[in-house]
Amino acid sequence: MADLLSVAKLAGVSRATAARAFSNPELVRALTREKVLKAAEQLSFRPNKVAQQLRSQSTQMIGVMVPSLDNPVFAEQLQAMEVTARASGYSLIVTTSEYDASQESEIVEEMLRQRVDGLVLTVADADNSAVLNKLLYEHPPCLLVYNPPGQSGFPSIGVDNLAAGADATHHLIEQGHTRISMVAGPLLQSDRARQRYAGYCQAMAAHDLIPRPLVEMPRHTQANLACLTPELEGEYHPSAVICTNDLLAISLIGELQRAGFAVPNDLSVMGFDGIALGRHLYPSLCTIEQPRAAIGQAAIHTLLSMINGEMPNPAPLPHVLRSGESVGAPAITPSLSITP
Amino acid sequence: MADLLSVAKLAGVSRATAARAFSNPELVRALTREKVLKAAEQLSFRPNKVAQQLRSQSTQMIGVMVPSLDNPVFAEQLQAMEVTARASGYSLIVTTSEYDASQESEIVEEMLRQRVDGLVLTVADADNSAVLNKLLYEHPPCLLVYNPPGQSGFPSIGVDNLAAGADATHHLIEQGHTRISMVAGPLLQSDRARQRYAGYCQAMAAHDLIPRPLVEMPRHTQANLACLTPELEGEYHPSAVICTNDLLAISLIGELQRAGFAVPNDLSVMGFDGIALGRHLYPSLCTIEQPRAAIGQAAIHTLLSMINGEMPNPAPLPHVLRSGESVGAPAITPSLSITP
DNA sequence: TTGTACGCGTTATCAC
DNA sequence: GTGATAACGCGTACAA
Repeated sequence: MADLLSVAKLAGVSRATAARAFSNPELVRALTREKVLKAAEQLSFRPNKVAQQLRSQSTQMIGVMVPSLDNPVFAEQLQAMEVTARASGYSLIVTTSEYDASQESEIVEEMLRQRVDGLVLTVADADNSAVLNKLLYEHPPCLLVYNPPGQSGFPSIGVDNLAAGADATHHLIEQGHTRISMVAGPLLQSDRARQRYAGYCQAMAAHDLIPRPLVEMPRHTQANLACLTPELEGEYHPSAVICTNDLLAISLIGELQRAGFAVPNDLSVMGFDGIALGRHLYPSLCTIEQPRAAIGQAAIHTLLSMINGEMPNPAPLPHVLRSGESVGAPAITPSLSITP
Repeated sequence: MADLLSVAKLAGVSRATAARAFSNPELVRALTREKVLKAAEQLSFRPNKVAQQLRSQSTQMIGVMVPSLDNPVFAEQLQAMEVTARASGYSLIVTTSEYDASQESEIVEEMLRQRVDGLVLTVADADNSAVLNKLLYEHPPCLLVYNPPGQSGFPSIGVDNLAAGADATHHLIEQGHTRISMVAGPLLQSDRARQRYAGYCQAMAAHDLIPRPLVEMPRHTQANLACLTPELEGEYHPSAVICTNDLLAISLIGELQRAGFAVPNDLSVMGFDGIALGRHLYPSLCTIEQPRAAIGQAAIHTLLSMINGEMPNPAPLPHVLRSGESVGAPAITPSLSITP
């Protein structure tokens, strides 16, 4: 591929002049500039970013690591980040960690070797993360997304998961539910799920209701009805459940319906995240909507400010309760009908 | 960040020796190597990929462009590509085009400036694409995904959309359907949808059934029932519809149910793509499953072979019909009940 | 086995 | 306005 020197030769100028014709066009005489540009065109010259990066010590690249792209939450957030970053002249190197700590480390190491200008990470557990501990010793601009801003020492973009979990619970209580359970994927892997559960417990307690132990599913994004059956058929038999993410909720609704349960009549189901699809299902999914596009945008803007040497302390972004047909009033039970 | 020279100084060797300790460890005496590695450790030296790239004229980076990450099809494929690429030592620069031709051009240009070793693209319309035409004049390794291998001049990874469209139609015909319509997003934007429609037409004709004009929805991934109502209430009133992608099908099912239609009793609905979620809905989605993971893997492997100078001509990957509860036998109509 | 020296393509600092 | 030249960090042919 043609380089600047060949362009300069063809244009009959020095390499410095050719370079200036691109980077500081006003410093070069119009006629000369024309010659250079024409020569570049003829040779189909394309500036070499790698050389620019080496020279300028800045890659204009951002390293992104998400747990998985199979979950629309991350995919939709990534979409927003990509658009925002490109609008600011940055490119994204994208990786997936599968919530695996050793992969997290390798990925970040590789990105640092690539000399990304900054990192946007979603780690499994921010308060207990080998990668983050390592990163604390270096000082690359680094930002967390979705991970609650705990002791990690890094700024974080996302909603207030505790408040959101509480809001979801309040919503169900307002609808008249008193027996509410919570369903999650493999617990230990996600700090968000823990916070949402804490919010649930808090809201239950605030209404003098006793929170139930978390019901854990073996997979993050696929419900297993058998895990919930003991709870449903037990003495507690909840009238509503909250899932820690939408995919879990949607697949749970499917499993319930297939097993002959009516949603929401037999059981109300809430999701969490607010993926786009939820609106279009029947019943539509009642959920806590995270502003994914705003999160993606804020992540890039915040990171860019960090790259510029600032030390932002971003506030949590507002979540919104999206009502939906998957939640209704609880069926009248004998005990309730006795006490009007 | 420490560079090789400072490592070499600390180790008391020349820069060349330090470099060799990393790139060709066997060329350096064990003791010397130890010294270098220890010095590198002390200085927390991290090899500079940018310099390596400039020097080696190879970035080990692949440029990926997909229309959107809001559609799980692309997100799930990207997930597979990322894992496969990283396993081969490659990184992914990921971009989204929104099916916008001018963005497609800018994105590819930027990636070429970045000197990616190859490109994996999914364009709006491969047979009529400004980007692809431009790329024909250059010779970067470039591979299409999902786009049918037409006159574009580039190898393509994906299923045989025509055969798949026909298979979907056959499946419905086997179930006893004779009045089948097809629903798509904005037609002109997607060459895949056109091929699938062609397959539908072919299969209909093969059974002496008259194909219907395509029903177009205003959005790719969100059904608008109003667009289908004329068809449903018209003289043809299909007993089954095929959607050109799963999100369209899923949201259509939701809209139908909300409007009081039973699926599949009043109308059978087939999807296309086979996103993971479809299995877990109720009714589960009957669909043509594209092997997304295999497509992602094959894309990377094929591109790497192209980077190595080969000129592969990848065969279409096999699609699979995934049966599901969203398709059933057609309701008995008067005309049918008369002719046993 | 190790050191010297050059080049990858660019930008920036000097002179002219 | 323009041209020569030195970095940026690394790999490697060649010499020692």
